[in-house]
Amino acid sequence: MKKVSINDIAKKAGYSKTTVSFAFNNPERLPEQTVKRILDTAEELGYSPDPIARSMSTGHTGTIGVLFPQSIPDVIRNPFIPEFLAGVGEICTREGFTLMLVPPLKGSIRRAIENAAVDGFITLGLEEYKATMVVLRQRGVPFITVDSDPIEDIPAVNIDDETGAKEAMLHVLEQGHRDIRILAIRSGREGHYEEYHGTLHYRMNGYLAALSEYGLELDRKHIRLIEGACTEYGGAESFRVIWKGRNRPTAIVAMSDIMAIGALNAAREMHIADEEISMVGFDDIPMAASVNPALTTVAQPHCKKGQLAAELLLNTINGEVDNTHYVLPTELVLRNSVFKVGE
Amino acid sequence: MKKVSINDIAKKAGYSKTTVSFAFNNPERLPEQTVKRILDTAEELGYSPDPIARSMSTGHTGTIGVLFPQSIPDVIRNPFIPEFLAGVGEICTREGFTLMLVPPLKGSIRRAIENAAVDGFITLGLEEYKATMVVLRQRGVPFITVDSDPIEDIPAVNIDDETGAKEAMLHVLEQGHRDIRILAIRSGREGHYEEYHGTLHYRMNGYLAALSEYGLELDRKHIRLIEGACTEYGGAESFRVIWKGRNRPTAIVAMSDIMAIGALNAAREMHIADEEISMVGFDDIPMAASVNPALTTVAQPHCKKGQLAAELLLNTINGEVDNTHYVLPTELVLRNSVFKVGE
DNA sequence: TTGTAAGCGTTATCAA
DNA sequence: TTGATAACGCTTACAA
Repeated sequence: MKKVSINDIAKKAGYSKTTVSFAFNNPERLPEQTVKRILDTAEELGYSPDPIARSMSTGHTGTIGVLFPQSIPDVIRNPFIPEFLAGVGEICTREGFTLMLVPPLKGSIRRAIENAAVDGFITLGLEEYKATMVVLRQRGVPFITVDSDPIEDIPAVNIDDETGAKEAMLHVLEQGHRDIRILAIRSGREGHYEEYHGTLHYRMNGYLAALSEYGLELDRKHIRLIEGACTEYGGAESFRVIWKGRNRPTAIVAMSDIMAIGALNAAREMHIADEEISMVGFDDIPMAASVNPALTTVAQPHCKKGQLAAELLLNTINGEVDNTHYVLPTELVLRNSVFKVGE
Repeated sequence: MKKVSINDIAKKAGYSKTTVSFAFNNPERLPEQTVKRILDTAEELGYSPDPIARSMSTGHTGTIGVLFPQSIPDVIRNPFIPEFLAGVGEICTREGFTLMLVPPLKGSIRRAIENAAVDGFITLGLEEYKATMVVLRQRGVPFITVDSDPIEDIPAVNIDDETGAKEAMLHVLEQGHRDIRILAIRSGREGHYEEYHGTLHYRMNGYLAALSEYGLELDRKHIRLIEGACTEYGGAESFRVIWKGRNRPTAIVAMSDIMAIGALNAAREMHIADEEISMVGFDDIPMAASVNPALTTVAQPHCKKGQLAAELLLNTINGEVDNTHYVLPTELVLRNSVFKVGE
């Protein structure tokens, strides 16, 4: 059974394509009679308009794309991504847009961008961002960036990673800790933090700023940096490495909750008492509140970030020009995973 | 700056549209010279092919849609949805498809279906499924159902809700509990469980089957049904209602982990000792393992469900005909939230 | 009130 | 090796 098109209806109902199109899109300018007859035959023939043809004609799709830096499974398993997407989705739903998840296509982010039939993109924590920007510009649809180094003439949404990180570290220092490990998200830089980009860069800066207020710095002995995969397993593994080394720390400051929780689990498995190792995370994922001890961490407004990103993009799509770079605040959430030294 | 099209390139490079198209899609059948010249001018002009026009011509989009029963925020905040989408996304990534999230458009699921430029749909836990099926059929693209009452000639993926629920209830009964509340997901049926559909229906059946093995049934006194919203808050609220009633139960069997956790939190707030109220959930969301006491629950293979769904849909899109109704197994996961009566 | 026809940017068929 | 041209299904000036 071939697809029935607007032509078939026109023929069967005895009108032209134009009239049929009107019956669907501007019924008010047609006599009721006509509309009814057309809608009836459409119903009868089982007609469903073709969204692609419509887009072809109107020049827009009613869809926005979220550009993922990695495969969908890798990204969506980050516990804060759903909350971010909820924010984006809220605005989309409100404005009648649908959402497309756009991971690299056969390994190529360029191909992904070129293939996605969307009215605009939200990019999420891009890595190879310079090359990607070129492709995006070329693609010719509006886009905005989230969680990457902002670009002059492109709207951007970021959080105040630096302040958040600084507060986290300060809190640990205030509790008297002086043997500290910074648990960083593995980058391509293998610990060369001077070369960190975007989020990693800002968080690292925050940690260092706090240390410096106490006259401290990375010293390969008491204060050290260690990188791990941004997963529960990565956190656990890193913890084992840390604990095996000489000069055990009394506190760990992690760049992500999921790593912090992994580390804490590893510690529990090794029968290390809660008080022996203080921990502070980053992100405030839902699980952070429910683990035991509940994780002290830096909260960021994931949902609001998504909302703002979507609103900015839709505005841009609607032709408004506002290249503001927004920076949303973070907040230190005190729970039970940081202990005073010597208690 | 107007969008540059294949025509502009053809003109500038001194070839026809056809040749330009070949240079991109079948470069091997053109002399290197030609290809290079065309690709160069394309680069120079900043050309990016239009995916919509391509779809218009080829008749496919390289995108599949996941049809959500409610708004994106409502659905994606269910902690097992990301895992399901990860499964779907894995197959999509592997096969070079992208994923579109399709919530009701301005409240209308019909509009959503008609507007989505996709090659096929995965429907997720549909409610108004009969009406929706009509629209989907009319839309003319393949689709498969997940978590709804399966339809004869449509591929379907479900889990063995009934067995899972039965095992959950049996476990509670084995531990000696005889005062039990079934915490159900709020339906439109207001407790008339005979009218439950799909997932609710099967889970309820499982619970009742287990009870019946012990010669028990809903009796408005010792064994009762209560409905609540499928959220943490809904679980907490329901618990308060339960606890206020006469004949407090010793165990609660919940249709969802998130409700179970909400209930447990409420209990803790009311200073009720862990042993006073046993709890078993359903779904095995990530949080279930990390709450305290860790939640005994029924695990289902969310990720595999997504994979299977995506594979089935892609097969169908590729013209294979296989209307199998798959039923994936569930598994009772024993943790620490169920206590023996009298201990 | 309704119809004609152009146009959207590709791909694909067929011919040169 | 390349080029005309039709086709995809719809929207929208413009015309009648």
